Amino acid sequence: MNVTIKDIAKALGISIATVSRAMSNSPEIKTETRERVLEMARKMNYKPNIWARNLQNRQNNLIGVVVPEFITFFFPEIIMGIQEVLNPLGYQVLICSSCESSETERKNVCMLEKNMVDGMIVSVSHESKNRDLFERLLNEHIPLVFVNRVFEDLPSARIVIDDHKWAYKAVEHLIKAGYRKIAHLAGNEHLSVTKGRIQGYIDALTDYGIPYDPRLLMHVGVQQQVAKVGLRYLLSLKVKPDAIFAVNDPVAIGVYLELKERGIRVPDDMGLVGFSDSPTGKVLGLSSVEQPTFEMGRKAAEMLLWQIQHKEINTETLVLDAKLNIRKSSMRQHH
Amino acid sequence: MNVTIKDIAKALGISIATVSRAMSNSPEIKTETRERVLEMARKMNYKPNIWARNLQNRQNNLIGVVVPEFITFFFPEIIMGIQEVLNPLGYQVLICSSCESSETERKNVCMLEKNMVDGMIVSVSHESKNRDLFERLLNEHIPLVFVNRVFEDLPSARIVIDDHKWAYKAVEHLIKAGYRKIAHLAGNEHLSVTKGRIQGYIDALTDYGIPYDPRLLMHVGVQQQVAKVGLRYLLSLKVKPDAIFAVNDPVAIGVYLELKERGIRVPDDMGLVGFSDSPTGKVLGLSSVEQPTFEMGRKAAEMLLWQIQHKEINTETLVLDAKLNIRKSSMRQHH
DNA sequence: CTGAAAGCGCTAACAT
DNA sequence: ATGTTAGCGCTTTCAG
Repeated sequence: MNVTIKDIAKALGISIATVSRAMSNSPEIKTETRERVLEMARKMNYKPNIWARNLQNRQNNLIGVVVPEFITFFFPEIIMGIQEVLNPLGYQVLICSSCESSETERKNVCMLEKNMVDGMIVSVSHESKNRDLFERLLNEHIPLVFVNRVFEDLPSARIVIDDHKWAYKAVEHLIKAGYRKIAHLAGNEHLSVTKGRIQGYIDALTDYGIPYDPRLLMHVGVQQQVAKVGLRYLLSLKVKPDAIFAVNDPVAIGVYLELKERGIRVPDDMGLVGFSDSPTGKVLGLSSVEQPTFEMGRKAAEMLLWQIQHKEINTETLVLDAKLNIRKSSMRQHH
Repeated sequence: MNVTIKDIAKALGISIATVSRAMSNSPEIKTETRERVLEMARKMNYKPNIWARNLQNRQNNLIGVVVPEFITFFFPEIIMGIQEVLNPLGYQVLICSSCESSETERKNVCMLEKNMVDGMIVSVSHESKNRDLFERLLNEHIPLVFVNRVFEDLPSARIVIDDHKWAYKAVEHLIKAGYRKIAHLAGNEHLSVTKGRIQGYIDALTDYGIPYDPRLLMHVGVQQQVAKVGLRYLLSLKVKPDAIFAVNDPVAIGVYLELKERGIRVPDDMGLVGFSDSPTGKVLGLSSVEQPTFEMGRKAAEMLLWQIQHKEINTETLVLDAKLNIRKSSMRQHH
C-alpha cells in the first residue's frame, strides 16, 4: 500500500488539509510546519496520487499525438519538437501511430479521448477518411492542431508548409537543370499534401512553357515500396520522362534504387527530386525540399497550448518556411 | 461540464449504482435496464471519467518507455513492437526520449513514476549512469524491463541479442573476405553493448591468428557525427587498417561518407561492417548485423506484462537471435 | 495558520 | 435486480 497524506497527517498529529497545503506550497502555512511535513513525506517515501489530483483538478496534463508512422525520421522529429515545448511545462505526450490506416487512426483518437487528453496534435493517415471524427472533436471544443497532413475544409488550427510553392521550386529547378520531360509520382489522392504538390508541379511546367502531360503524373502513394510500380509505369511510356519529381523522399529513394538496379544513371539519364529531405536521401545525394520538422512540432505544441489556455478553438493556419536542397541527383553535367 | 453517471441516473430515475453496473456490463442487471442506460448514455454523450476509475482501481494501464532517441529507425521499431502487444490490451504507452543524456533519463523516469505507470521499458542512455535510480525502482518492485542497452549487474528483466557472438561473426566475415588489419570503432565505454562487441571483435581476431592491436580500437560513441574523428585517427596510424568494424550503423555510415569524401574506396581500399542494419545503411550497401527490433519490443512488452500480472519481478535475460547481412561494403573482389 | 468537512466521479460491498 | 452507502486520495471552501 502506498503512503498517503492521511498517513503523514497521522504520523505528525496534524490534519490532512495541512499536509495538502504543505505539499502544494500554499502560502497560508507556517514555514516550520511545512518543513516538518516535507521531511516526514520524504522519510515515509510519499508519492502524491496523480489520479486523485486529476479527479479534483479535472486536468491531467496529457496531450495526444497521432501520426501516420514514426519509423522514418520525419514524424519523430516533429514529435521531438512537440515534446520540447510540452514536457518542460509538465505535459505528458501520448504518441500513437495510425500505421497509415484510417481505421487505426479512429481507434487512436477515441482512445485518447477516453484518456481525457487536454488536446491532440494530428497528422492524418494517407487515406484521409476521418473527417467526421475530427469535425466532432472540433464541435466538442477539444483543442486540436493538424500538422503537415491536414483537412483543408475543417475549421481547425494547422501547421503546414506551402506545398504548392515548394513543389513549384523543385520542378522549376529540374527545368532549369535542363530536364524537359518531367514526371511526377504523386501521393494518395485525398491527402492534403498531394494536391498542393501536384498543382505546384503543373504550374511550374506551364509557367516555363512545358505542356502538362497527364500521362506523366501517377498517384503511387507515399511509401518506398510503391515507387517501383510507379517507375515501371513511367518507363513503359512511349515518351519516357527524363526526370522525376517524387511526392516525398521514400518514393524518390525507391525510384533511385530501382533506377540503379536497371542501370539507368542518375542524374544523367534521369533527374530526381524528392520531398522532405530524409537522412537516407541525403547520403544518396538526393535533391529534396527540406521541411522544418522540429519547428513544425514546436509550433503545433504552442498553438495547442494557446487553445488550452484560452479555452478557445483556434482556426489559424501557420505556414512555415522550407528550403530546396540541391544535390547531385538533379545536377546533370550535360544534356 | 461533463456528463456523469449521476446525470444519467437522474435522467432515468434510477440509482448511480445501476448505471455503473450497466456500464461495466455487470451480470446482475436486467438486460432491458442496461439497454435503457446505454441508450441514455449515448444520447447524453456520456464519457466515463478515467481518473475516477483509476483512483478506484489503483491501476491506470499506463506503461512508460524510455529510449535514448527515436529519430533513427531502431528504437521506433522497438516501440512499435511494444505498442503492438500493449495497445490491444488497453494499455497506453508513454514514450520518452532521454536524448542520450543520463540527466534527462533520470527526469523521464521520475516523471513516469509520478504518473504512476504500471511498469517501464528502458534502453539506457549511452552514459549508463543511473544505476542507482533503476536499482531503487527494482527495490520498490516496479516492473521494469531493459531492452538492448542494459545494466548487466542489475537483477532485472532484459531483452538483448548476443553482442559478443554477432560482433564475432561480423569480424570473422571480414577476415574471411581477406581483410587483415581490422579496426574497431567502439561505443561508449560503459554501455553494455559496447563491451560485448569489443570482446567479440578481439576473440574473432585471436581465433583466426590475428594479434589484437589496441591501437586499432577506439571508443568514439554511437553517433554518426563522431565517426569522422575516429576515422581521422585510424588513417593517421602508421599501419593503417584495411577494414573497420563499427559499433553501429550510424558510425559506419559516418565512416562511409568520410571515406568517400577522401576518395578511399569501399570495399576495395577499406572493408566496412556496421551493426543494427539501418535503412540508410541498406541503400548504401553496408554490411551489418540485423537485430530483430520489432520482436525485441514485443518480447519486452510481454515480459513486462508477466511481471505486472504476477506482481513479481522477473530477472530473466532473453537473448534473441540476430543475422549478419553481407552487402558490398565488405565484399572485396581482389586483394 | 490550522482543522473539519464536502466532494471530484466512480466502484463495490451491503442491503433490500 | 436495484438502491444505499462508504470510500479511493486529494483539494478546497468555510470555520475557527
